[in-house]
Amino acid sequence: MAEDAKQRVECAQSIRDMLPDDDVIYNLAELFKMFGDPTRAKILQCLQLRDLYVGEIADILEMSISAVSHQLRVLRSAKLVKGTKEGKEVKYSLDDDHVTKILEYGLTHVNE
Amino acid sequence: MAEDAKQRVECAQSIRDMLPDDDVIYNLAELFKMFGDPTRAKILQCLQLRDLYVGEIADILEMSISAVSHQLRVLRSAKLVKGTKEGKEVKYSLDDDHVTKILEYGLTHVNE
DNA sequence: TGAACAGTTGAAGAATCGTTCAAGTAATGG
DNA sequence: CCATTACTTGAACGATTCTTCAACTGTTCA
Repeated sequence: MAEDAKQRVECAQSIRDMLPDDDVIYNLAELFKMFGDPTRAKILQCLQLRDLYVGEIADILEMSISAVSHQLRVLRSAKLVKGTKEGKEVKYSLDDDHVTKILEYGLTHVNE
Repeated sequence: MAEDAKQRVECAQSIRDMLPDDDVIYNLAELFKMFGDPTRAKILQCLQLRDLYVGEIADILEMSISAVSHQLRVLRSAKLVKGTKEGKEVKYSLDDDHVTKILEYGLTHVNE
């Protein structure tokens, strides 16, 4: 019946209105995507322990410097880490208070 | 010098030892990946408001039932939602207390 | 029984992702 | 200066992801 369809559409609309704006959800997804790759998750966990040079991170993760640098660029663009040039080395550090708490929360979940 | 290299390796090892096990990090990344797609993030937010049938979710998100069903399968396999058959419909609900809190935390971050 | 409805599933294609490799920049030290 | 070290960058690749489409399984009810 046409009435049913109309009501269904209205109901859907009212729930849609309660959701955050599309760009908020998009940003939210972008944020979580950063934690959604094992390499990036590891990099962030390393940086929780202490600030590190690119080469150090590569040593810890046993990955190429290039691969690490690419991921650091992604994390930088998400404003989760920042790099500071020190001579010919670049020291990376967390750029966001939330990182630790989000990771922590995820970890307690994973560990049941 | 060989000593330098040895010490660098040992230092990397000691930090690596402080990180969670690889499979924990892998699971952590898998969890965050679930929130890292806008469609899935929206589905989870809908289900925070109330339990919903597949068709209702499709109406709310203005997506095909098939696309929604595929994502529900992914969320189900991650144990974040569960589906209960009711006649010919299937009602989905959140299957995890952490979901709300993780999303909430991400949202407060995104909103500065 | 069989038509209509609700949802699942598999294959396919485009898009995105993560790593590697090779080439580049920038700072340091001989 | 030139070589070396530390890192960045761009192109290329294979792998994964998300949606669409078509075919399918159940369930209801006429």
